[in-house]
Amino acid sequence: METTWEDRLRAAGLRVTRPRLSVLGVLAEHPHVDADTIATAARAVHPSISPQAVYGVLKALVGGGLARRIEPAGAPALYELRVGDNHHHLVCRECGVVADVDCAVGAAPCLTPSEAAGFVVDEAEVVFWGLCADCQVERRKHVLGSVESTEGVEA
Amino acid sequence: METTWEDRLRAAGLRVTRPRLSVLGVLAEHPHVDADTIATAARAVHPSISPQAVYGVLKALVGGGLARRIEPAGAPALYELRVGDNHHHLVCRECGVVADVDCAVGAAPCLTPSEAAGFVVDEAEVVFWGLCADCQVERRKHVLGSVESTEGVEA
DNA sequence: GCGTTGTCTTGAATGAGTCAAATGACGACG
DNA sequence: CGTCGTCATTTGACTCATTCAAGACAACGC
Repeated sequence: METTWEDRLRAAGLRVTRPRLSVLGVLAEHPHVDADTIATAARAVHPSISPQAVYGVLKALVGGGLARRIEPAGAPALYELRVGDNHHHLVCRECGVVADVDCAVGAAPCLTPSEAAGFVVDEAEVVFWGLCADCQVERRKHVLGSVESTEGVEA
Repeated sequence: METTWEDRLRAAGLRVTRPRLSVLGVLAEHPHVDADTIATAARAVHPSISPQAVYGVLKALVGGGLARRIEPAGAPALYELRVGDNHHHLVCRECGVVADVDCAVGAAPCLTPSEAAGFVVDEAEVVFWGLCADCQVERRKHVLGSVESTEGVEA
C-alpha cells in the first residue's frame, strides 16, 4: 500500500487526528467490525477515545468515501474500508460473520431490476444469507445429537 | 382471494384473535409498513391494541410464514405479506418508499456468489437503491432553484 | 507562535425493539 | 353449552445502538 492514511484523509478534506488514525488502523486489521468493537480495539492504541468519537470518526470516514457502512438485518452496523469496488457480502445466519464476495460486473449497479417502477437505480446491494463453514459443523453436531428441526426454510 | 386469514392462521398453528386479524388487515392494504404504522392503523379497527401486541403478532406471523420482515439500512423494519415468491425490493434513498421487484429466477437463492468461501447460501437478498419517480421530480426542482449539490454519489 | 475552524470529549436523550409478570381470550374437550 | 388449560395480550420497565448539544481541545494556514 503506497498512499498513507494521512494522505487519504487529507485528500478527502479531513483533518488528520489520532482518533481517526486509530480507527483506520483497527479497520485495516479487521475487515468487518461494529462501532463498539472498533471503540474497544482503538482504545488499545489511544485509551482516551470515547464511543461517541468513534461514531463521529466513522461518519466522517463514510462521508469522505474512505469507509463503507453495511447494516445486515438484525445486527448493529458494520464498517469496512473496501470502497469503490462494488462488492457484496456473505452473512452467516448463526454467528453473524461477514465475508466479502467480488462482484462479477464490477460497476454499480451491477444488477438491473426487470421493471424499475419509475425508480432511477444507482446501486444494487446484495446480501447472501447462509451458514459459514464453522457453523455448518456446529449445526451437524447438534442434528446428530438431538432432533432439532425448528427451521422450515421455504423457497 | 380464496383462503381467509383465519384459515391461514390456523394452518400455521396459530390462534385466531382480533389483534392478529387487525394486523393482517392493515398489511393487506399497505404492502410495506413499519410496526408503528401498523399499530396506528390497527387501532382504527381495534382501539385497545398495544404497540407490544403488534410486535408479538408480527413475530408470530413471521414465525408462521404468513409475513416477511425486511430491514432496509437506516430505517425501522418493514413487514409484508408476500412470502414464498422470492422477490426483491426497490428503496428510495430520499423518502424511503419501497416497491416490489419480481425475481427473474423465482427460487431462492436466485443468485449464486462466485466464491462462497465455505458458506452454504440459502437466500440472496437484493435491495436496489435509487430515487423514486416523485423524488426525482423534487430533486430536479431544487437543482433548478438553487445550487445544492451536497451529494457526491460515486460509482 | 497565533487565531480560526473543525474535531473530540462529556453527558444526556431518542427511538426501535425486547423481556417479564399478570390478566385475559381462544378453542378443545367433556 | 360450560369448564379449563394454554396461548395471547396487556402493562410496564428495560436494553441497546445511535444521535444530539455544549464546551474543551487540537490541527492546519498564516
